[in-house]
Parts: sequence; C-alpha cells; structure tokens
Amino acid sequence: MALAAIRSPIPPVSPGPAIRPRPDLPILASAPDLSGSPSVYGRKQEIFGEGEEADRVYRVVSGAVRSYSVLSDGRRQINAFHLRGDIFGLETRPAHHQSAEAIVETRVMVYPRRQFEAIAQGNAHLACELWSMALRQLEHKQAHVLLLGRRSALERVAAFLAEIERRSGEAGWFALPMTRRDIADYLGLTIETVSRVVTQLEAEGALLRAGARRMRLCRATIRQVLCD
Amino acid sequence: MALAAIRSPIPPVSPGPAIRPRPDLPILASAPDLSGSPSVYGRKQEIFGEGEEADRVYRVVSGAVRSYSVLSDGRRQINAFHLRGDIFGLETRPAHHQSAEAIVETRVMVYPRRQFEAIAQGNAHLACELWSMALRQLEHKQAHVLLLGRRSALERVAAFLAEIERRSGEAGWFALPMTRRDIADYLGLTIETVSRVVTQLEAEGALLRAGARRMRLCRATIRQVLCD
DNA sequence: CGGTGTCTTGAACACAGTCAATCGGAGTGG
DNA sequence: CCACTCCGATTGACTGTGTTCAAGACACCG
Repeated sequence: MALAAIRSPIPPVSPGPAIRPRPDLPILASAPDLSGSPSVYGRKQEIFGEGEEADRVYRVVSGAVRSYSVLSDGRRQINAFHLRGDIFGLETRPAHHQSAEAIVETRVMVYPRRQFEAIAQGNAHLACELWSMALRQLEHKQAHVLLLGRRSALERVAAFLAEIERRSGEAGWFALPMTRRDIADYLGLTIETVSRVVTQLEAEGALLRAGARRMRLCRATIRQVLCD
Repeated sequence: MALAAIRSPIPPVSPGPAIRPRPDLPILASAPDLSGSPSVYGRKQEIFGEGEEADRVYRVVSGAVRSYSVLSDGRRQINAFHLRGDIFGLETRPAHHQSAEAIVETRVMVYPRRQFEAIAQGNAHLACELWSMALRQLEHKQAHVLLLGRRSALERVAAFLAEIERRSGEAGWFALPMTRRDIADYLGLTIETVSRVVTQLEAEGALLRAGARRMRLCRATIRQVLCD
C-alpha cells in the first residue's frame, strides 16, 4: 500500500496556509474591543475538562483541538474537531459539559467569558452574531447525527475525509492532524474499521496516501460513495 | 406480554397536563409584543419541507412534531421530536435544511421570522435569549451524538424512553406519540430492534406496558441500564 | 366482523466489533 | 549509520450485535 506514495507525485509538505488569522484580530467582527490573550497547548494537553468552570472562550490560531465526552466505562465520543479559526468553549451553563484537548501543539486566543457575555447583553448585533454562530453549529451537529444514525462505515469515513479536506483549506494534498482513534471516536466506529475503510477507499481509487496521515481525495469518487 | 396491562394497576388515560401554555403568551419572555397566530396540523401533515423558504417559526401548543432529513435512497434520520412548549423552525439560512411533520394532530403558534429577527437586531436581551436557546439545543444534540455513536441499542432505547417520560411532564404512566418507526429513525436502529429491546426492558422489569404506546418506567432499573 | 396499519417474533445473514499478530515510521542512543 | 523502542496503523480470523426477510399478532375503525 506504500506504493501510493510512489505512484503519485510527491506530496508537498504542508507549507502552512497562505493566510492565517492574525492572533490580534477581534474574535467577532461586532466586538472589536474584545481582546484575548494568546496561549499554547502541547500535544494531548487538556484545555478544559468536563465539570470545570466555563469561564473562558477560545479561538484556534493554529493546530487542532478535539472536544469530547466520556462514559464511565471509558467509551469516548468526540463531538467536534476545532481547526484554525474555529471558536470553542462557549456554554450556557456555568460548567463545561465536555472536555477539550489539543491534538497537536496548538496556539489559541483566550477570551474571558464574562466580558463576552457582558458585551453581548448590551450589543444586539454581537448577540445576533453569537446566535447565528450557534445555529450554524447546530446545523453541523445535525449532519453529524445523520452520519452516525443512518450512514455505513464507508460513507462515514468518506464524508469525514471530505469535510477535513474542505476545512483544511488546501485543495489537493492535506494532512489529518488526528489519529485513527480520534476519527473512530468521532464517527462511532473502531480504529480497525476506519483503517480497513481507508484501505478500501484507496483500492477503489477514491484517494491517494502518503503515510497514514497525508492524503489526496478523488472528489468524484468520494461523491459517488456519498450519493448525496 | 400483554399481561403487563393486567399485572399493573389500570393506567389512567392521559388527562392532559395540568398546566398547558396559553397560546396567546409571547414566545419568549423578552419579546412580549411578538405575537403569533394559531394553526393546526393533522396527523402526518407536513409543516415545512427541506428547501422551502424558512420564513416562519413555530411553537408547539399541543401534540407532537418530528423534524428529519432523508437521504436520496430513503433512509430517514429524525433530528428531534418537538413537544408542548418547544420552539422549532429557526434557521440561519433562508431555506429549511430539514423537514417537519405533525406526528399526531398538533396545534402550533406561528411567528413570522422577519419580525423575529428584526426585533432581535435591536433587542440585545432577546438576542441573548435566542443565543442561549440555541446553545441549549446544541447541548441536547451532543447528547444525541453520544447516544448514536457510543451507546448500544438497549441503552439508546432506555435513554430515549427516559427522556420522553421526563419531557411528557407526567410522572408514572405516559404516552408515546410516535411510532416504532419514528423511534427507530431517531435512534439509528430498525423498528424490529426497538420492538425487541422494549420487550427485553419489560422482561427485565424496567418498564410496564399498556399497549404499545403507553408505559411506565421503573427509573432505578432504567438508570442501571444507562450507568451514566 | 373484515381490513389495514402497527407492532411483535423468529430465523438467517451481514456489517462492524473483538482479539491478536504484524507492520511502519519517528525518535533515541550506541 | 544502524539497531532499538514506542506508538500508531494495518491486516487477519473469528464473534456478536443489530439487520433483513418473513410470518403472525394485535388494535383500531369502518
């Protein structure tokens, strides 16, 4: 299977996105005076844990974050991957109801939640922006539910890879920051199944691989797998 | 299995909740002047379809609504059941990205979306209420994702029944407004599996039944199935 | 009553899970 | 530069949970 790397043109090592968000830009357009402080988390470092006070809001500057819940017997469900530009950590309640960890070394901007909410209270425009942001996340979650409830393993992995490719911002070759375990825990599968399906997709010509974590999708074939 | 109805005290036919929301009450506390118009939908009647213009917002006065997406090959995923008091139909985009149908005869209040948004634009308090409503729905969706991704059929059905019991507002005997197909399409299972699991839960003493749609949970046993 | 839609039950099957061995690549130290 | 280790990924053989297909039971309604 390592042949894929030989058959395909040499994949460029990620040059980083051409445009990366300036860390000093405001988190939301309608709150220019809301400023955060930069922070860095190492691989596998917890950013916040379930039950902890939710007093900070985060925006990813570079790297990747997973937010997840765990059942008492250890089963883990990853709710979302947060990539460059994504905002996470917002809650209704005083405490976090899920945990968040850096997947790789990750730079974030941190904003105080109280300030956030105080400004929103008096700024309808900001509050509307927050509202519509939450609604967009809700739509995304619904797609996630559809994926878990009514899609086969093949379809789940194909949809996942297509989404990550799109969000990575780079057409062509892209890198998966997360492990097979992360993917499995996001898609409600096991690592073995994820691995088998990726191999199958490669065999069907839906993707090319360079190692386990770099790949290039054949969009037409992927779309064919997904149907709609 | 019909013995359950004999073994247990005769279940009262639903007397309806003691307190039902007055249809003329404002949809949200911070928008007292936002008034809607009442409307009634019959069993299986579509309230809105995927792709239609999302220009109305709804609140359930009585009855039950399912909102769902369908794949091109007919697989259906129910995203949510809306019961008395619930608000649904809010969207970020101009068009609905899912469909909604009345499950039984359902009375709703209908509010114009434009008016809704216009008021929110100038009323930070309302906008914040909408924001926090969306965040609460987001939390609920995350629980749904955990259910579909990492829970067994037994756990899914138990959690589902517990939630409906809670939301029905009546402790003790309660009615399921939805069919086995609806439950299956919400939980990512088949009707046969739902049926078998309900039978199993009954055999384990986790619930009593009066016909297929009325039951009474033994909370301790249900909690035991769920662990956390 | 008969008819229809819904629910239940059974038997066979399939997809994804489990258990276990092996592979591969990155990092480390001799 | 190579050997060694560690962790993640892959692959294989087998198992099991939930699906599929099919038959029947039940309940509601004319």
